[in-house]
Parts: sequence; structure tokens; C-alpha cells
Amino acid sequence: MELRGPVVAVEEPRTVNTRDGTRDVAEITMRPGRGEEPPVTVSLWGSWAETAELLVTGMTLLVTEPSREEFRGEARYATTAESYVVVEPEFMVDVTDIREWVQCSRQYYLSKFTSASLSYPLVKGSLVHEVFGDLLRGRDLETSVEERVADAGLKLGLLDRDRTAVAEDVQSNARAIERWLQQGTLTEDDEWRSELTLISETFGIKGRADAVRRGDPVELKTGKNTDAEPRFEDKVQATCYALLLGEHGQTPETGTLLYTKNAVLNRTEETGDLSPAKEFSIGPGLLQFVVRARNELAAMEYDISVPTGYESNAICEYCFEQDTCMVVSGRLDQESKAGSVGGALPSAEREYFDRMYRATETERREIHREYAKLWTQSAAERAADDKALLGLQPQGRSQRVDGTWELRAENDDTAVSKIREGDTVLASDGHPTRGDTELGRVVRLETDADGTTEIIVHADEPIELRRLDVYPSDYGINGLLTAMHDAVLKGSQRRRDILFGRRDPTFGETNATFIDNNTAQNRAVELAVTANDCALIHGPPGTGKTYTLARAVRALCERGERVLLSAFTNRAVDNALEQLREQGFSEFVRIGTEHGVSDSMQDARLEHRGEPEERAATLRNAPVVAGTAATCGSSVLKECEFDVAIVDEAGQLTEPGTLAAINLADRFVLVGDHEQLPPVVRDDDSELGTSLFERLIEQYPDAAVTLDKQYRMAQRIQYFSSQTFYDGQLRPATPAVAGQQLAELSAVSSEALPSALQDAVAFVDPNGAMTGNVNRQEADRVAEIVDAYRSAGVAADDIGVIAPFRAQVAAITRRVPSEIDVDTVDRFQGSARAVIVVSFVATDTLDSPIFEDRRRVNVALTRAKKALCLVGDEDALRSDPFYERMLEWAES
DNA sequence: ACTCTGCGGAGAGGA
Repeated sequence: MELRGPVVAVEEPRTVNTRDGTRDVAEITMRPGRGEEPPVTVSLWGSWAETAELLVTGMTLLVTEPSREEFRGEARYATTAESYVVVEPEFMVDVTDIREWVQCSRQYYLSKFTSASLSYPLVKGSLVHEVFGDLLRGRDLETSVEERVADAGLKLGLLDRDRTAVAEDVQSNARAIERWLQQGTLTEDDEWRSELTLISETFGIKGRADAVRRGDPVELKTGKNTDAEPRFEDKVQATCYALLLGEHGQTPETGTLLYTKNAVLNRTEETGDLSPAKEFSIGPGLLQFVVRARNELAAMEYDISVPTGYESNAICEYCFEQDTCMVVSGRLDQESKAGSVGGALPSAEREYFDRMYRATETERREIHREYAKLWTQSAAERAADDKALLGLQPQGRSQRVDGTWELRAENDDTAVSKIREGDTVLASDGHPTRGDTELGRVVRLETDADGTTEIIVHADEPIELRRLDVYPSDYGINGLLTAMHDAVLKGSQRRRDILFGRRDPTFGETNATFIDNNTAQNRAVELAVTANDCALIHGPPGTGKTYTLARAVRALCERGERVLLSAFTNRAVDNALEQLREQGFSEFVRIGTEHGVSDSMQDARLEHRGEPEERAATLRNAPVVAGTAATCGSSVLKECEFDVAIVDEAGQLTEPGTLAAINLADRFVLVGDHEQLPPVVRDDDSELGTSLFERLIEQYPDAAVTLDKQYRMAQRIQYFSSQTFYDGQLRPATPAVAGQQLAELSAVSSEALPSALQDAVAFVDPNGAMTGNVNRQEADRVAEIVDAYRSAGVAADDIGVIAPFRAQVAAITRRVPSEIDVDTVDRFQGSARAVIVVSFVATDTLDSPIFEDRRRVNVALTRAKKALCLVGDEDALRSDPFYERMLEWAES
């Protein structure tokens, strides 16, 4: 039994006399059943009365195991000895966040801005943990250490660490674990489990336990601890895992902390308790403490406020973060228990920090809301939302060389989902939070001709693979906060003057000509090369943006500049590198995951594994380093410096997303088109919806150039886009581009086309009906149209089909030959086909938010080179003036 | 109401 719902009213706690002496109590009113039922009164007794002080109207509250009694016909509830009270249970708090919060609330806050820091103790800590996991999975110690250290080659190199010395260090720590594992404490029936992912619906806590032994949590710590008792924060951490294990039917009473460094220390020099394994008992008091700490954190985050340090019992004098804490509070004018140093930044900076912090944290809330749907939605609802693959048939599992597991399954269902190869997912034996669950990575997801989907997932533990769920990670959020923090607190004065509109960008001079036959492109390279601060290159569809960008990279390198080449997507990064290769330049290093980088660029990819010194040198010496903007915030790239950062697809990046890249360089060049798709942001009203590119191009038109000649579309096709989005300035580069025709393709005879498709821009109304986000009749018609183009001799890979909704994409995919690319507008951005068919789906009206952003239409219409066929409901399209104009153009 | 790319993720330690 539990009560869950919004708080309606809160009373001040008071002290009352009871049979058991004086106790605190606070009465609150809430609406259970997620707010659907009438309000009830709940008395929060004892230490839960403290929690009442955190509550404000509107917060969600959860009370477990309450007592109930009728009082004058009304139900009254009260907490019992078994109760927990949880504030905002859908706000997912990481176990390590609770640990940090208990240590110091301010440290919890500051650590959001230093997410990716490279330090030897951290790398070593991770290595020892990995070896620990390997040992539990039965791997030999020597092999494990050797392999894991080799894998960390790049990071160790950047830290100037020698491989042999590190291996010895890790090995001596790992020996302590090995000895402990063999120490008779273990019997044959010892049940071990390593790396357990735990997600709590009740407590709003998630985390990964290092190991679980006979149902009890075991936490590994690479540091030392000479006290008899384990460190309090360490106990808090292990207690969190115990709490979460409790929800999975276990009742841990003991936690174990394993301090590996204790075993390495010299007994004669160190005093105190040097035993590595320290046990402690986990009672209800500690469990409740952990939940109350989480509640404080969740309440503070509810209105996105900034902690001062007074929330916890931190002693600032002993704190190793004291300096950072004081500088941040001084610069941002924040209240801090540690005090502050230095003067405040200009108000523009502080307001910006505030705004972006709130917007980014709001994004985090949206992700958490998505996260909560793992259990608030039924399996069927998840599947209907394309967020889960259910009813998979396990096809066995096998241990890989590194001890982790390959899980195989099949699916006969033709269900579509957002899950794609390479994604991180929750793999479970039936339910993502209630069952046996592990984070995994989809390495294969392929449907064969008879509709069977083969699924392979890699995970640390051997899950029986019956279900996959999209994993809504807020991983990237701290990266954005870090980028914003670095730009404001660490960025140069000059850079900040540009970002905050206090100084116009300046340019040097050059006599060189970079591109002969295109003035705007040449001007773009000129700006990039001579910029003292920044340059902005606006590239409408087909205008040779990538070519120009690559030319600029080369020109900069010829001048001895070191270049960071970045973009929003992996595909754009690889495209730019391809273009560089085509221009005869290949002195670049590609940073990225094996899965993200295209096959053709794998040879340029920087492998992390290897000899430290050599790996680090490869990165440090490369004239051009390329990677996505998200990677630019990684610990590895933060160790690098550049003269210029060039960022492609900048119109699709949020401001903090862009800052991650440009923080690494002296100057920056943003390339993009703000008339195409904007950043994807979960909260529609978010400030993050406007890119830095768009803001700066409006602010500094003199630092910008628009590429105005397009090499892609026939005149007839480009006209509407040019008029509507580019003030008519977009023009075909040559008469040949303007007048291109379908018949120019070999094997195509345009006479063979039905008369409706004769024009370069055609419109067809299939008289269909939209159900859900699918229009079957329209999908049929699209298939017929595709067939007509094919019959006229157009090759399959010259045809692309675009629809706004994924469901319609799936419907069309089933109806056309598999060689034909069918995809959403969003995923088609950046590519082009000779023939494009656009399915609008909507009938009668256009009242879906997807039709509101006209930029999406711009993208869809400008993918076609020689023929464009619009398929949709005339009434629906005529219901909106913008789409009506589009129709008039199509039918003219 | 919809679109969805990146990040191995979470946690590695210091005192």
C-alpha cells in the first residue's frame, strides 16, 4: 500500500506528547492516485516531519506503508515504522549524487560543472574496479590488469603515465581484492554478482552496485581508510544499494567496503586499522537517513535552486574543493558557506549562466519524466510509443573474451521502435525496473526478409533477453553545464565580449584567392582564415558548404594553425573528413566511438588502446582533430588546445552544445543554416531551442557570409525554398544545374512517366485518411509513385521518400523495395536524391506540432535534384496559408 | 499530439 500524488497543503511540524514520549509530527494534505482522487490528510511522524519542511504545494509525494483510519467519515493516514516518505519520486537521483550531497551540498552542485576531468586517481580507480569485475567473472588477474591498462592507453598517455608503473600500481591494489576473495570468507555457495544496475520506482534512486555477495552490497574503494569504521559517505553509498536491493526482494543487513589501498600501505608507517574489508550493519535508521538526504536534494532541485553548503554538515576548512567553491561563488555572486573570493562577473555573464543553467536543468527534468515512464507506462503503452521491444525470444548467451556477455534474441513482431544499432538500452528479462536488468549496447538489430528480427546486445551480466527499453540518459546534461561553466568562468575576456555582445568580431586581411569560381565561397574561406574572433558561414541547401569548410580547414593548416573540426552529428564529421581527403588532405585524427564513426573513417579513428606515450602523441601532434560536438566535452579532448574550432551543422546545436567545441580553441567558425532544422530540445519553450549560430548571425551580420549558389536543385524545385526562406537570394550555380532534368539520368525516359509526374514538381492527393500517425492509402499511393519512377527507368538509389512521422516511414518502408531510402525529414537532412517523394500524412487539418516548424518543410523540399513529388491531402494543406502557398507553387 | 543525435554509463578519488 502506498500513497502517491501531489501535495495540496502543508502544515508546520509540531512536537506532541505520546505514549512513547515527545515526538514531532507534521500534517500534510495530498491527492493520491497521481492526483485523481480526493485529498487526504497524512501525518508524517518522527524524522519524516523534517521532510514536511521541504514540501511545497504541487510537489509529488510518496508515502509507503501508511496506516489508515476513518475519522468522521474521512480517511486519515499516518506514517508507520515501516514507512518511507519520498519527495518527487520521479526525479531520478544517482547514488553517487546522494553520496556527494551528504558530503557537501555545494560539492554536489559544483561537480555538475566538472563532469569530465582527467586525473590519475580517477583513471586508476576505474581500472581497479574493472579488474575487480573481471576477477568476479573468473578472469585471471595478470591478464585482466594487462588488458585493462592497455585499453586505457590514451588517457594514461595524456597523464604522462608509464604503462608498467600503472600496471604495478593497479596490480598491487587488485591483489588485495584477490586475497580477500580467497580468504576463506568465501565458500562454494557464495553467491556473487558484479555490476548490478538498480533502478528504484519508489525511492527515485538509480545506481550501479560494484558487487552483491549473498544479497549484501559490496563497494570497492581504491583509496585508503585507516579508521575502524568505514567512511560515512561510503556507508551512505552502500546503504543506497541496500535500499534498492530491498525493493528487489532482498533484505541486506550488512554492507562491505573494500579499501584496496589499505593492503598496499606499509604497516610500520601507517597507524590505524589497515584491514581492507570493513563491514557495517545496515539498520532502518541509516536507510531512512539516506532517503531523507535524497529528499533534500530532490526538493532543492524542484525549483532549480543553487545550494549554499549549509544544507549539509560540511566542514569547509578540510575541503579540497574549497578554493573552487569560493571562486565560483565569488564570480557568480552566489551565497556559499565557504565564503567567496574575487569580484563578480558582469551581469550579462551571470544572467546567461542562470538562464542556461535553468534551461539545461529543465531538460534534465524532461529526461527524468521520460525515465519514470519505464514503470508508469504499461508494457503495451511503451511498445505503442516505440520505446520498447517486447516479447523477445531468448536465443542464448555467451561469455566474450573480456568476460562480458553477448545476449541474443529474436523478435517476430514487426514492431518499429526508436531503438537502433549502437544504442545503449535497458536489457531485461521482462521488466526494466522490476526484473533482472542490465545496461547493454545493441550491436545488432536486423530484420530479415521473412520478418524475423535478430537482436544482439552486449552487457556485463548474463540477462535472459526478453525485453529492450530505450534508456533515457541524462548523461549529456552535465557536459552541457560544464561547457557553459567553462565558457563563462574560464573563457577569455575577448571571447566573452563577443558572446555577450560587447564587441564586434574583427578580421585581418588576405590577398589570397582560395576558390576561383564562387565569390561567396571564397569570401567564406577568407573570413575563416582572417577571423580574429569568429566567423559565420551560412550554407543553404546544396551550396557547397562541406566543400567550403574543407577548403577553410586546409587554408588554416597551410598557415600553421591547429584546427578542431566538429559537427553535431557523426555523419557530418565524416562527410567533412571525406571532403578533406578528396581535396588531398589527410593529416587528421578522428575521435569517436567505433559505432559512431563510419566504416570509411575507421582508419583515421584514434584508438584508445595502446602504448600511452604513442597514443597521446598521435592526438597531440595531429594538425586536425575531428569529432562531434558532444565529444569535445570529453575528458580526452579537454586536454587539447586549438587555434581554430570549425563547427558544422551549428544550427542544430544548442548554445551549450556549441560552447563545448569552441571552448577548446582561440577562435571559432560556425557553419550551418538556421533555416533548416533547429536543435532538438524536449521542452518546446526552452531557450536551448535557438542555436548560438542563429543568435550570432543576427547579432553580427558583418561576420557572416551566405553561400548563395546552389549546385543541387533544378530551378523549378529550388524556387519555393529560395523565395520563402532565403529572400530569393538562393540561385542555381549554373544553367546546367537550373535546367537539369530527370531524362538526363541514363535509362530514364520521361515519356514513360504518368502525366501527373511529368513536371519537376508534382502534387498528388491520394484521398486517404490519417489514423494515428499513419495514412495507409497515402502510403499505397507513395508506393505506386515510386513504382512509376522505377518503371520509367530511375534507379532505386536515386529515389528517396520522406515522411514527417516514423510510423508512416515504417508503413511506406513495407510497401517499397528495400533499396529505396525511406526516412523522416530529420534524418534526411544533409543528403539529397535525384527524385524525392514527400508524404505529408495529415488529412483535413494540420494540427500536429510537427507541421508548425516550417524549417522542416524547407529541409524536405530541398532534398530533390531533378524531381519532387508532394503527396498529401489538399484540404489539409490548404488549411494553412504557408502550405497553401507551397501547393500553389507545386501546381503552377 | 512530433521530430531525436550524442555520449560506453556510472562512478572512478582526494581528505
